[in-house]
Amino acid sequence: MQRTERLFALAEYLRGRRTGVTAETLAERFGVTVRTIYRDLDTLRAASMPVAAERGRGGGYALDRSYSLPPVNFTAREAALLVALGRFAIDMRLLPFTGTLESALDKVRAALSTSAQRELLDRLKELSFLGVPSLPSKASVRAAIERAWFEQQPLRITYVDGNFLETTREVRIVSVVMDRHETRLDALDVRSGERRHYRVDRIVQAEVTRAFGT
Amino acid sequence: MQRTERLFALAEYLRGRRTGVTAETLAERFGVTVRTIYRDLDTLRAASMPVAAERGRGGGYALDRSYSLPPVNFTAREAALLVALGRFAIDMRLLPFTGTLESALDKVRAALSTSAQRELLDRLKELSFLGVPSLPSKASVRAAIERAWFEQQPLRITYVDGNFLETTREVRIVSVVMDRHETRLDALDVRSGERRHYRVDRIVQAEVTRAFGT
DNA sequence: TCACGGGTGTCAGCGGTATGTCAGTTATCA
DNA sequence: TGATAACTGACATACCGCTGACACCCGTGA
Repeated sequence: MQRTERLFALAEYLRGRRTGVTAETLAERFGVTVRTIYRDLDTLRAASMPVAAERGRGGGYALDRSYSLPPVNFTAREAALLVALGRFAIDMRLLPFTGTLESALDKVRAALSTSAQRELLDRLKELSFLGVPSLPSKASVRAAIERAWFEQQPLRITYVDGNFLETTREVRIVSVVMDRHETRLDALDVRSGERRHYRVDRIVQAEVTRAFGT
Repeated sequence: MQRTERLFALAEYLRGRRTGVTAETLAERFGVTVRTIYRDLDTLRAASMPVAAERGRGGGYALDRSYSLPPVNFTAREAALLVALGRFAIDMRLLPFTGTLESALDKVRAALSTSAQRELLDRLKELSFLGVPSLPSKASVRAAIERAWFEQQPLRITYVDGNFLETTREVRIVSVVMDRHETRLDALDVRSGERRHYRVDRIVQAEVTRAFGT
């Protein structure tokens, strides 16, 4: 497909540049009109590619440097399989990090948009996963854990133990353990140094301390 | 016969190409009109050959396997999560389609490893999944199932039932059911029309019949 | 000889996708 | 303020898969 090729080349081209490029330049470079370039850039943005635009004199397009993973191009099957697996993981609460996973799946799904591939997404419904879902936990708690884990920041949690005693403590996550029925934090208590497991479903509140990046 | 000869040549031609071909091009290539090409492609599809079509400008025909999508641009976190999830699915034998999944993960991992956030790959080891793996099955069987499922082709399986009786039959896969400990094929026996489940770990041999696509 | 059916060509039309054209609007900077 | 450049919407056009209808050719068998 001619267009897909150009999209990929466009992504590569933007990625390889440090300075901004005008749509005019891109149009000449790829042999299409400016309007098409705008549409292409819209498509890339729809696929969550971080293209930034500067208006006015000296402006142009550039990729946001902080998200500089090279683009991945899947085959339709690979993409479809990832969507199926991800959906399963979310349904079964396999991963506590549903937010990030969901956004990743959205991107993959967006790439699978043309007519021939919609049928493939339908066929995925024939892939059934069975199994016992893990215990539910609060979305806000999961989001905080996700951030703390990725950014390696301490976390303040309010925890209810087996005797229904509610305590608040600050911990550092050592690892996240996903078992069949529950997800646990293997964590170090900042104050006492004690290391133990905390069941995520028993954490009633969590917030990242030292909130740097929003 | 002239027609069947062309049919096989057509299949061969499509297989050898990576980019799409328009019916117009195929018509010139084989010295027939476009209408005949459409009829031929219908015939190939009826024989379960995975020919995919893209409409509109820049469209054309291609085989399913060589289908490429618009680029997907993950953040490092998303990529890391997908890799972790995929590795888990493979380890736990969650999906029988390890071939396709593995190649998808390779692409994600490759994108991640060229980025500044490569260390995320190491940190993934702190994400532990626990659980009882499902019963093992032969890689060759899984590969055949994967192909049969994606291409919707019949499958000839040699199956060992609960009484250690070995039978060979041809089935059409209706759906694939992934349960906790086992993966089953929900399939229709081509000859008898009987519908039942087959445990993948009990299939000792499997091959795709009507092998157009290899 | 004639009827029949499979394979093919011709044509018209439908629907979907990508691109171009054009006329604007908005934001930024010298 | 004027130049620059990102954006938007509307419309036209070319491209392309897909379907149905009909006519034609040709081999086969009654």
